[in-house]
Amino acid sequence: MNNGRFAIALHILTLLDKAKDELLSSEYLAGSININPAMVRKELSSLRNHGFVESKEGKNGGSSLAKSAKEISLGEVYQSVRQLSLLGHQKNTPNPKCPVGKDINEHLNNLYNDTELVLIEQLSKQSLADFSQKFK
Amino acid sequence: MNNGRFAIALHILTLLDKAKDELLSSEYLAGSININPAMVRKELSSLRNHGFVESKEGKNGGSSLAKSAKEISLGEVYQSVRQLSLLGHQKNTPNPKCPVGKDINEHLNNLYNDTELVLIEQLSKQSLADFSQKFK
DNA sequence: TCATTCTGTAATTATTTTTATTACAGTACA
DNA sequence: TGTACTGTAATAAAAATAATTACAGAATGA
Repeated sequence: MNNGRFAIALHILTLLDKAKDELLSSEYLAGSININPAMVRKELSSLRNHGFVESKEGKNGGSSLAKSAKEISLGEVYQSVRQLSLLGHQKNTPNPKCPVGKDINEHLNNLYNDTELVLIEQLSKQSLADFSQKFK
Repeated sequence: MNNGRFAIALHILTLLDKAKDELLSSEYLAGSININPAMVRKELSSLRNHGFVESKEGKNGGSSLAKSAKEISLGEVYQSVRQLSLLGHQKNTPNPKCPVGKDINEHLNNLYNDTELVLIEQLSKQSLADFSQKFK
């Protein structure tokens, strides 16, 4: 996983699942995660775009799951937060005159893609419901 | 993969494999990768500690593989560069008063560990020899 | 209707992590 | 003993992440 966003996203989703259909405010979510409400809203925006969450604006507003926790796999959550590819990625510009340097990015990309597929497959074995259920 | 070090490590190892038993200098390696020789030496130091590489100091010195490329799996290379765990990791300090916040780090760690095991398994299907052989 | 309590988003700043650079002592060779 | 390397540490620069601030807009209900 690239980044801390996965943890935040999963934390949010778990809280929403636990809250059933009650709407939770970004302030409340931020309090459990211990980060800034604006960060929560940013992540919620992404989760909304991916169809996991829906939010209601205005007074008494907040967010809730847009579908059953059983229908959200951790692989999908991973994919919603992933940027670039798994391994950090090609900011390298190897020497094109070197037979290895010339082609290494292509081969690395293939390797990363194959590996990431397996990772997603593994994460997808678990649904949000499975994860959430671990919390009493 | 956490970071760009994997790409650098694999690039170095591939070059060393291609060079057979010839010693390659950090300057030469840096030229193919297009990074600073000091960075190469730092990575070589780690690769040496993991038993993949051996280096000779002094004039006409340089590095070579310490064992056959067939005996080095990409999973091992990954493990040599990995720091912390796969997913970025627990700098979060969630609210201990929240039932979710209280336990989420533990559950995330379990998830990350399981996932990383599968990732390493996948990478280990390929040896350095397999990877190196892709380059003409 | 309008004060209140939310969200949505952008802009900015701060912090952390990563990468690059510089420097130089130590080693081996010829 | 000069030259060409490695090893390593210290420092600086750059990039990526995360935090903060700010404020317009939406929904509620007194």
